[in-house]
Amino acid sequence: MKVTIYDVAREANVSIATVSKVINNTGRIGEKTKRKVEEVMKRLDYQPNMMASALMGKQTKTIGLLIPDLANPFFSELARSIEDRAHEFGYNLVICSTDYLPEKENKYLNLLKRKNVDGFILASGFENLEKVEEMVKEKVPVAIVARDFPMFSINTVALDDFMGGYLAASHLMKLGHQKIAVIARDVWSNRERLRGFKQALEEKNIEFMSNFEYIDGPSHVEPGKKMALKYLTGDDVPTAIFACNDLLAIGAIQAVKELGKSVPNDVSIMGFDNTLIATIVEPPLTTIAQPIQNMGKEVLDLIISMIKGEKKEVMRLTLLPSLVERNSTAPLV
Amino acid sequence: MKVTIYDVAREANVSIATVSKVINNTGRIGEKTKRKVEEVMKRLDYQPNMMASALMGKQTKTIGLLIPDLANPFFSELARSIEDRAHEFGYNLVICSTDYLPEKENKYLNLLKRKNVDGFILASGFENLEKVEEMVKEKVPVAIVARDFPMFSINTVALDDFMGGYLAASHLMKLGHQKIAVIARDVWSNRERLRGFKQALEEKNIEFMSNFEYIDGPSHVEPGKKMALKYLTGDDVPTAIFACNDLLAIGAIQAVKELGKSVPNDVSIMGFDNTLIATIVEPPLTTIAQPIQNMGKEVLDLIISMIKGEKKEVMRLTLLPSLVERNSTAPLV
DNA sequence: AAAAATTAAGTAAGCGCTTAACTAAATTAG
DNA sequence: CTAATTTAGTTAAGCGCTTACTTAATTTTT
Repeated sequence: MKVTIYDVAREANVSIATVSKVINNTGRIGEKTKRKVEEVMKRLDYQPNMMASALMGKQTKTIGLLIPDLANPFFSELARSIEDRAHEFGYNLVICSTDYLPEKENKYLNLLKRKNVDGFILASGFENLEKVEEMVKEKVPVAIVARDFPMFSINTVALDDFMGGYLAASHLMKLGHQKIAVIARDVWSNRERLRGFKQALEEKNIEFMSNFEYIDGPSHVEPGKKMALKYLTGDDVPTAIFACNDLLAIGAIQAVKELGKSVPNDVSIMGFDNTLIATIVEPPLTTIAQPIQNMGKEVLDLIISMIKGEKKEVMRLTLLPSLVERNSTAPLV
Repeated sequence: MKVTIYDVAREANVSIATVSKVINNTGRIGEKTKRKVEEVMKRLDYQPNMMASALMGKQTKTIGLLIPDLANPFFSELARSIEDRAHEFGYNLVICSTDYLPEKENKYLNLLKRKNVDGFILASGFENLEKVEEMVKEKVPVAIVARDFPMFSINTVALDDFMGGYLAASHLMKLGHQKIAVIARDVWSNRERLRGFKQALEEKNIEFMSNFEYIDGPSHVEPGKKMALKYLTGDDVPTAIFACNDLLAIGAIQAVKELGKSVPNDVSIMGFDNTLIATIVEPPLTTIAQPIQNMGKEVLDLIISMIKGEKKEVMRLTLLPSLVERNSTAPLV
């Protein structure tokens, strides 16, 4: 049978109020009764029901995490780092994969609100901000990670995606490449990376390839391969490809190989994220690294301080990407 | 402000009982009032508080999922497949990484019980079954996935790990290998795979390498590499290595490369799981595939039927692994 | 047309907890 | 030694819901 606060109170010959006080360490209780109650709690293996205390306005110690896809290594690594930090604070994560679908985003947001999660960490697309804005207005703790909403005042731990794209282009140009194709999905982060990429090109007066188009479908290996194949068999063949995430880059590598060419000798390939798979693929992928661990930690700390009501002013923490050179890029011969 | 059932009731000129009835579609309500209430709920954007109804014995529509490590591709892919199926039933997942640590396992179990999750899916080690047995006794819905407890009557969706190991050994032996090292971690699934592996060897009268030892630390690339290095530089050098998961296998591949040798020409490598990374590594990894999607779906369906109280008898569903031949294995020359 | 049966809605208790307000006992002050 | 203060613990209301029970209104039966 489930043991409640009443059972403990009866067994310890005190009122439930007293028990509640020793649980929460609030109010005044004598040393003796406190010890007595604690003994009984231990003996009965009493576990306070968090639903009940949540109903009374206490926290649920649960945070909702919305990401595009848990099976994507970047997001599973990010989720893990958030989880680890959350665990230190006694928090659990409800993780929801949205596939960048607005319906799923809103559905999950509603569902988690009903479940009284203490706060939300959003790493999904949210092209439609309506619901999120509303939540912010309602003072629901919401933090954004790995995404950025300029012009929207909301606590954010972002990556400088623009700089990431800029870095990628710069590296490739330094190697002598002039015809660089980009593989990207039409989501915020990728658009920013593309923007940074173009900026770098422009500064060197290099033309951006005119046959660019966004992939449709998920940022996975297959779509990356398909798009790379398209570029490589088109009439304006690139000498390098910048893919906006590692998965896409790996697809591109596969495409090059399938055409009987070599990476990086015939085509240089760059990725983005620096997930585990970047180190595994052959050749090891030159990529733009995101400080995943740090992002996870920072955003969790941020949401916790919001939940505690400490954080008054809104802040945007922008972390910087860095170039990780491996063997998938080489000077243009 | 938060809108409650009272607000709806007032606005619709009915009692909260009536509102509750239309929410849950229980009891008798006239068409007209029903429509009226629904209109008001929509208008006020009323979201029933699940804490409150959970307190009254209703479900929380939340399932606890305990896995060793969310950053491990096998488990993140499994988690995603469970999540997808859960979503169809309106359920959310609280995902906890245990790192195979009994303290974490028990801590999470307790925490999630306090949060009134409707059921548990366990994919962690649980070498210490005490807590789990207790929960089963208390009729808490618990299902096991990707793990097996023979001699323990509990609903399970398992993989035939023994067969997996057997398959791996058989394949390698068919290629002519006789000296096959095994890289494994001292956890249930790996022990079973090892057992199956040895069984296959025995049937062909081939001796198991005497210098075997379990890795310590996580089943990750580095430990795999380290152990492979140890085997390959020892005095009884294997011609093939069977690693009990893809990550370890990739470490082994890196070790071989580091020694200036070639996979599969000098050393054949096999993995286990058939995660995304098996397709990405060079050479593509011959591995034993787990039907991840299917496992996820099946275990979710299982726990749902337990939650609904439909499932009376305990069942163990054992899914079968299969060999996926790629290029990391070759005949012994 | 009155009694019986059916339908529609309301009343109120209670889920397990927190907390403000209160009482009683113990301590200190004057 | 009484009054003021502090300390320890209790009472009871209420968080937002569900549900068994009840009442009132309507329909059906004879």
